[in-house]
Amino acid sequence: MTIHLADTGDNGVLKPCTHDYQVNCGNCRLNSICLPLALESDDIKQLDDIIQRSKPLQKNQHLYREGDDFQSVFAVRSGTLKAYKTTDDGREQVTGFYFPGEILGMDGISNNAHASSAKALETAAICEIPFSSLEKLSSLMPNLQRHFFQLMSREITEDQQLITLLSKNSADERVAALMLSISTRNARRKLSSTQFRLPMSRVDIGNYLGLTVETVSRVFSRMQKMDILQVDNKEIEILDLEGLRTMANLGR
Amino acid sequence: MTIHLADTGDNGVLKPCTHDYQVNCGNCRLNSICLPLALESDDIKQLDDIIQRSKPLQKNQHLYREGDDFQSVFAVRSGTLKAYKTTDDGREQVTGFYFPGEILGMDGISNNAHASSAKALETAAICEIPFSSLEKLSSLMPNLQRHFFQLMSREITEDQQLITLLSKNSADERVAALMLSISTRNARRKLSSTQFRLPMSRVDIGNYLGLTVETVSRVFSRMQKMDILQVDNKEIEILDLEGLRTMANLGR
DNA sequence: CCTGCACCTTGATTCACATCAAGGCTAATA
DNA sequence: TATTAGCCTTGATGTGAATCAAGGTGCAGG
Repeated sequence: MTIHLADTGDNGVLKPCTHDYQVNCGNCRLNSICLPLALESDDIKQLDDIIQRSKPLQKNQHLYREGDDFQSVFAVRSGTLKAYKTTDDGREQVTGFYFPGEILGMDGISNNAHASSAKALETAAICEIPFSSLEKLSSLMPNLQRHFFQLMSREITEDQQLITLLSKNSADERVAALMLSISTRNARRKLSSTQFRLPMSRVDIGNYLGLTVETVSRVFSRMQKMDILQVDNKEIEILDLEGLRTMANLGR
Repeated sequence: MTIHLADTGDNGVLKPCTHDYQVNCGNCRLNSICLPLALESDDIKQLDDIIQRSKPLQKNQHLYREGDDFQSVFAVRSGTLKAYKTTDDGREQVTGFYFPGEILGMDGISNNAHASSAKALETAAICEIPFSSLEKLSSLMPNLQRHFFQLMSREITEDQQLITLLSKNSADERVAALMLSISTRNARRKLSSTQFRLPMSRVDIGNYLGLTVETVSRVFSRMQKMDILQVDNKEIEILDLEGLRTMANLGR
């Protein structure tokens, strides 16, 4: 069996790899929250056949870049990625963080080119789903079509949440809302909802929330002082979930 | 032939109407930019069969409200709508304006409930597209499936544009960007790209761009003084398109 | 025609966050 | 162990837009 060398360059190309890491959708522990959700096991097999798995992405490697030809959407199997756009004056707008079980790349469908870049915040394993195959399969499997429509719709509603957050909420509220979001997504994956390590830097958080690093840092300090959060660099412990919710001021 | 009375209440329900206003997708002048785009005339007929047209919406009437059961997506045939969410503390976040030929309601797919409300900014004619029929048709017509995926993807990229705008751009840049967006969308519909009447109030513009009314008003005054725009209440004339682009500072 | 109300404009003041500046911590590398 | 670079924190100052306040304009209804 041929073992390919790791993809050392950062050219956004995932080399196919004969070594399959013993993973398939049927046995993946994320299948209940990922694309296979709502599929029968026969259908999962078919989906599995079109999915390509490859060498893990190393920290800071790109999965794709803004403007790249759109061929596939991607599911995160492990690790975390950030999606971002670069403004013409060189600044960066982070549009999302993607945790295991989440799908990214759907913004490339409309123009057959990726509308944003995606890079790994830590070593990450990725499932690549060629879009043309997914389209064909969706025509045959109403549940899959439905689920993919729902995934795209979810991306829309999440973006709208972020729009509201950026437009209406204070720095405190924004950071609190992000912490709650990460907490909830951890719970979905059966991880602790109160203790976790942030995979992203303060700069990334700021770029996502429309704040400067300094402001993000000050908010964390404030939350620490109020005994809402225990912050040790990237290690976060939520001490007062109710207080955090109040601070986020999002209702719900 | 039965003529139904106008829907006087504002309960978000469109009453079907036997009077069909002589419109179908085949003869609609928007069909090249709307959902039928990329369909053969046979296929357009089938699409047309599932589309329901009804009494026009009057100004301020709702097409749907946040939390309503999701049944359909909607195409605007004439008039303008705004989509918005109400935050728990009662403020309003406008998430989009929809002009003729544009599709709205797709944010309701993910949860089978509308994630935002939509109301008419002026009298508006609407085509209702029941989603379950659209799903079935999409399975049969790959072009339609593809096009609908693209529409949803476009919604995502547009939301991401707005996110970037809110997070990185000044009040001047935001207002300039909106004027350019309206100008471009007018051009798509073969209307003047330099002279138009804004269908939305200053308050709506502010709620969309994350600014207060006062700030929006001041920006318009400033643009007028700089001879970039001629502003007479809601009547806008773009005097210096290049200047407006520079002010928007979006590259492209 | 006048009245009232919704919408828009302009000015004065305030404030939340950006910017500028400096120093500390951590981890990789010599 | 010392050195450096990246990341984070904290403080002092500045500023763009929010807020507060007042008045103007245009249209709908009596």
